[in-house]
Amino acid sequence: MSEALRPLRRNEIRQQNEALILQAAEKVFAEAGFGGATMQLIADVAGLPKANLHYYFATKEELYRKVVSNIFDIWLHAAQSMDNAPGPVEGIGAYIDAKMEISRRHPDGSKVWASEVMHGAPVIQDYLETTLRDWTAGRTALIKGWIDAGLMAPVNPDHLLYMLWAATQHYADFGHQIETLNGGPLSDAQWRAAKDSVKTMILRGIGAV
Amino acid sequence: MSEALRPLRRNEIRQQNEALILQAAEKVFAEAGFGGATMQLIADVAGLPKANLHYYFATKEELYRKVVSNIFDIWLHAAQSMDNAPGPVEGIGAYIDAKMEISRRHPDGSKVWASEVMHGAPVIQDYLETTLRDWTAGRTALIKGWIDAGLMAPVNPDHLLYMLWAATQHYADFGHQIETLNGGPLSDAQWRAAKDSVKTMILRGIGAV
DNA sequence: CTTCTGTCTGACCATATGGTCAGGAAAAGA
DNA sequence: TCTTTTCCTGACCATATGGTCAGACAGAAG
Repeated sequence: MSEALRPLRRNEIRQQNEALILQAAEKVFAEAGFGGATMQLIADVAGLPKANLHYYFATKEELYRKVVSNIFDIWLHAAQSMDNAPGPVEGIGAYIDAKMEISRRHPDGSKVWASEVMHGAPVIQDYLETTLRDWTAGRTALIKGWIDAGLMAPVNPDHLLYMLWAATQHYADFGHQIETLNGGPLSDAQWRAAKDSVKTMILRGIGAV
Repeated sequence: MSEALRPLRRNEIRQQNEALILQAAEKVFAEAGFGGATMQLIADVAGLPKANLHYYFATKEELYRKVVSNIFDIWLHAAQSMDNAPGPVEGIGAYIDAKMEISRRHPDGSKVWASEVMHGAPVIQDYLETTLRDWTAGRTALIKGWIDAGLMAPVNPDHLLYMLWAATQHYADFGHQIETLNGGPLSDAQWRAAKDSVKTMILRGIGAV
């Protein structure tokens, strides 16, 4: 008890409150969109006074920017699973696994990302034009190499990437629709089945050996 | 000239203005989300005074409801292309064609739909539980029939439907991201390539003969 | 022409929202 | 202990938003 009430160090306080706010913000932004989200609601979810939010994040847009940025980092990190793979079965298989896991563990983040892109990416346009573009170029080259090596069918690499993103993120972005049709949240077994289905269909779809 | 200025009949006026408002609303809702859209902006896009919007649609939510409902109708109509097909190659091929065409012609509608579902479907939950659920049940039965007839591999029908929705709607919902990576809007040829890629990968992915 | 009904809109209102700020509390440093 | 720095927050403000309404306007009906 006395331990729990121990006064926090300065940097602990800052770190803890920022994390609390970012977590609440991700949830609220995912549920209501940028325009529909209110600082008051984020404050309520975080359990802090609204003015305290503005102490850590000057504006709503700055807070939103940080939320989107965090998601982008997770997203890019998972993308590395595709590298250093001997072929498409391992590389794309691992990528699908990683992306499906993100859809399951960070559905709110995926929704915020989707919302941002759908609304014309007003905040992260520069990321799209630099980091994402570069990453995409590298991956299409990788896929082309696999095709030339006869490890998979000659599919268009760009459209393959789009399909990977679409199929995996769908389980987060449209999770509510899926849960409604399923009559409830997906069980562990159902998540495995989802992952297997996506992997099987896509790997067979690209003729990976 | 005199023809253009001919006074409009009552029902013509109503029909024309409602269409004008719905068109503007779809665009604004797609770009800003429900919360971010303002009646004033919709009015400006429609070229009408704000008060006139409230004459035809009592509340913002009623207008939004009508927009989403319209999209749902288009969506369901295209779904019929799957029926009366001798097998998955024709049925699913036609369905992909139809959905890709909707993504190209009605990207705003698709975005509004996606936004609505992502935010927990507050307006169309009943549609999900009735119409969509029934339609899905019918289509999974159809797919199972094709599997039993040996026309395609034994994939999970639900996850196949999710993949179809995800892959096709991605070109509308994430159109901005695709255009950024592509360095501009997709050309006619690129749209054909997209359609072909999706169709080829999925049909091969489900082992359709 | 007169009446009636549907169309239109500028002006207005209550409320909610993002953001500010002065001043208090508390930890860190000297 | 005293000073400084950081943290915290109730109260406040300017603005924007959804929605209302009285009254003008114009086809339709007789």
